Amino acid sequence: MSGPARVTHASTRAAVLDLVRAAGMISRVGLVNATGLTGGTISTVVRGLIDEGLVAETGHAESTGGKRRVMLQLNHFARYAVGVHLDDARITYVLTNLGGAVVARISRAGAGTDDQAAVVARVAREADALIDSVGVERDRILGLGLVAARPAEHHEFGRALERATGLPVVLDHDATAAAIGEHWSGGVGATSTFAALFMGTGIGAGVVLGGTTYRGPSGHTGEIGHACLDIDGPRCWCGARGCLEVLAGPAAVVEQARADRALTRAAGLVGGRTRAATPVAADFAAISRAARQGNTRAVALLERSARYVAAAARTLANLLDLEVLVLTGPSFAIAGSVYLPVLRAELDSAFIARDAHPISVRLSPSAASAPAIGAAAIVLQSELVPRRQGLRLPEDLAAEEPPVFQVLR
Amino acid sequence: MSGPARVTHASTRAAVLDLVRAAGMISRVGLVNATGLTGGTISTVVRGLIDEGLVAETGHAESTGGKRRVMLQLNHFARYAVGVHLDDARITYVLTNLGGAVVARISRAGAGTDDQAAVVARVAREADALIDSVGVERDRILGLGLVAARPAEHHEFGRALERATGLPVVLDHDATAAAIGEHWSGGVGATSTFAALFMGTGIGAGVVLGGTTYRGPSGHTGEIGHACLDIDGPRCWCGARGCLEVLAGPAAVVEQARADRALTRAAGLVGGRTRAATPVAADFAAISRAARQGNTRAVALLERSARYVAAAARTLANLLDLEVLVLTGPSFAIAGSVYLPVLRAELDSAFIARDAHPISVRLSPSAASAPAIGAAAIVLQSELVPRRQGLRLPEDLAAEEPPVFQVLR
DNA sequence: CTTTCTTTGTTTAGTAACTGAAGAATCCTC
DNA sequence: GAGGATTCTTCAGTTACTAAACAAAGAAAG
Repeated sequence: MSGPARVTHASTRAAVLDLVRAAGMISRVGLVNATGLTGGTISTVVRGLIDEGLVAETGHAESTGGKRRVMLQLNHFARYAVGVHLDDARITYVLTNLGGAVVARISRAGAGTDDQAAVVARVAREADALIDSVGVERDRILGLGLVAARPAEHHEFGRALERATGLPVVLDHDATAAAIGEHWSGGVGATSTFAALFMGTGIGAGVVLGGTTYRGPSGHTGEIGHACLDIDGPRCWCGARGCLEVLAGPAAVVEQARADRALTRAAGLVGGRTRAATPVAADFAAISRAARQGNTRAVALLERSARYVAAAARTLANLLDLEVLVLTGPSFAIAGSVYLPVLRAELDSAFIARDAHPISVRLSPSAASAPAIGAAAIVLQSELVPRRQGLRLPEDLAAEEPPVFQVLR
Repeated sequence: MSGPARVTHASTRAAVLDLVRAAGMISRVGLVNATGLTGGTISTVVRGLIDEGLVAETGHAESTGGKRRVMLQLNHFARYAVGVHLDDARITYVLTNLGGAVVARISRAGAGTDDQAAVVARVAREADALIDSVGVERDRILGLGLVAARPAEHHEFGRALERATGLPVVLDHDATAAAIGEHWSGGVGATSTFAALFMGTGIGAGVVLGGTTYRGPSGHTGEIGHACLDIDGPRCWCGARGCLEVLAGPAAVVEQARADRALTRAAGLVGGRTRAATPVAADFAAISRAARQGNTRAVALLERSARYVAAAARTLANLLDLEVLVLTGPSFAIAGSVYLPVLRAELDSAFIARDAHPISVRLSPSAASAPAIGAAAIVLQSELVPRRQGLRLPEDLAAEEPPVFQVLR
């Protein structure tokens, strides 16, 4: 029963494919070393992947004294995935290849209509347009990932979209998607523990622990927007006091800015006066612009927000022993340069595990479209890595069991 | 390649054994339902466990219309484990059976000597005394678990103890151990997501996600003592401001109490005047005693602390989507009745996922010895559940790979 | 009491996914 | 071009499962 070590990954094929993706280029021997499997196994698995067209032999390494290693690479254009990010303000679409690289991207203003059928039709139409724009055959598209702040509310939407597009649809949280996107596109290591701090209109965090995304029992993981930073602070809609979101979220920053006459005029804030669909996002962008142009009041406002975000980030890092923290999402895409140094300073000076390992804080290179890219990455994962079917939850085993019993004679 | 669903647990044998333990009593059919394995597999696995003496048939269930189910139970007294908790103030020893139930327990004042060899000899002697007190055969003891606040510092100590006792020794963090102890002794479900909030002299948290303990890349998980609750608060030794520990930890409570003349006299605080080995623990106990006896100043002090702890607990619960929060450790053993209602109120009113699932907050029934019990539970786990050997970390695969290559012709 | 049905548990043959070891292919060095 | 080094493939054997037939034990109906 104690046979040789088995790979505990979902499946060997998926593990190998994932290693090829993560490494960029690797030989069979490299895979043997990385997986602990034998050469024979790698040989057959790789042949299967090559037969499917997912992997290709792309060259030779230099000899290390014997036969040269044949290098393998992901066949990036063998499959594609669509990622859609439904935000209050915007709908972002990306088409990525197997490697998670963006092949096409469009972004449209958020849905004005509340009519779900109309929105489904629109999203399906725009996704089709995206696919057609690069002329990819339909059967090479693995599916469509749809992410939003509250994915649970979009279950029916997803089903309708599945029918409308003919593609399998997977739903997820936007912050989680952003984290997966960062993970997939290779900025962080394959087995690393990190969080993607996501700032859109609200603040959330996607969490990846040891290479595995953690979603929690009800998918409500990473609600860092409701981390407490002042037990006597202002009340939040969640019922508590002093939540990060209320103290320092984009909405709070915009509110504070609007209270400042001079800043309102200088930055040209629109909210409150016009009836724009998303005053907060627009005004936050305006404040960031003003800050970049040297408006000291705007800078002070953002730096105050950054101090709170940094404190919450430190709390998160200390709780989860993080190795990497990536700032991503629309608001960091705009104002990340203000936030980044403040967070770095906080974590460099006060991360509890800093003697054991450093924590790297960085800005996502594609913060604005990270959730959409992540949505596509989730499709790649869910289609290529067969979902791991663990033990069924024994919820209440006692209930399944007849309770009366007698002792055996 | 896409064969039927495999159990992703470390091993099937361990999964089945764990289910038998968690369920208390279960039939083979119950195991089939819980694991998703077929009857045939369960049949052979269970036979193996019975042959090893780990599991026994203990009776029959009532018929559900056919043959009655034969009920299985863990053979609790087949194996034992020793758990040792090294605290600043005390050393606690427990001997538990397979089910994690405490068979014997002793507690001694903390080590006065700094001479490591002497402490090793003493711990080995006291552990031996514990084992002898119940007359368990040596070969039925799986090992010794040693837990402390900073386990990394005890590596050599552990090795020496291994030689001195002849038992395999495993080291771990005390808060993590407390969480595993709660998990193993069955208070929380087998696949639940929970944290054990541990308060000794400091404050920490052990984290179990979906039934798996999470330790983090460097074992520094759950440092909730350094959660920020006031960005302009007092400075902490960790480099930050407004850490929970500084604002509301036992040391902070004691310090505040000592500043209060009346309370110092009423509670009979010893610290500062005598040269007791652990003034904080003793004085915290004295304050708790005063609070129980109705001293309003003591109550106010503890309730103020509880408000901070509650805010940090809410942050933790929101970040990890917790289902259960257990209060444990020496300080909660003494003052848990003051803290519990405050934490309950906070999480009932302001836990973000409360509409999706409730969060249960409770006091550990054995808060004082929870770390030691957990230490023993870690031994049970590590010996019975073969450590899962996952993919080797590809650290830097590129380094293993010769970098030069040519495109295949 | 006998027959029939239901449910539980065991046995057996077959299969997927590995390992280990032998062998083939390729490259370097002398 | 012989010999060693290294990479990759092939193949028989092992393990941990499944599926399906079977056996055993009780319930319900006559």
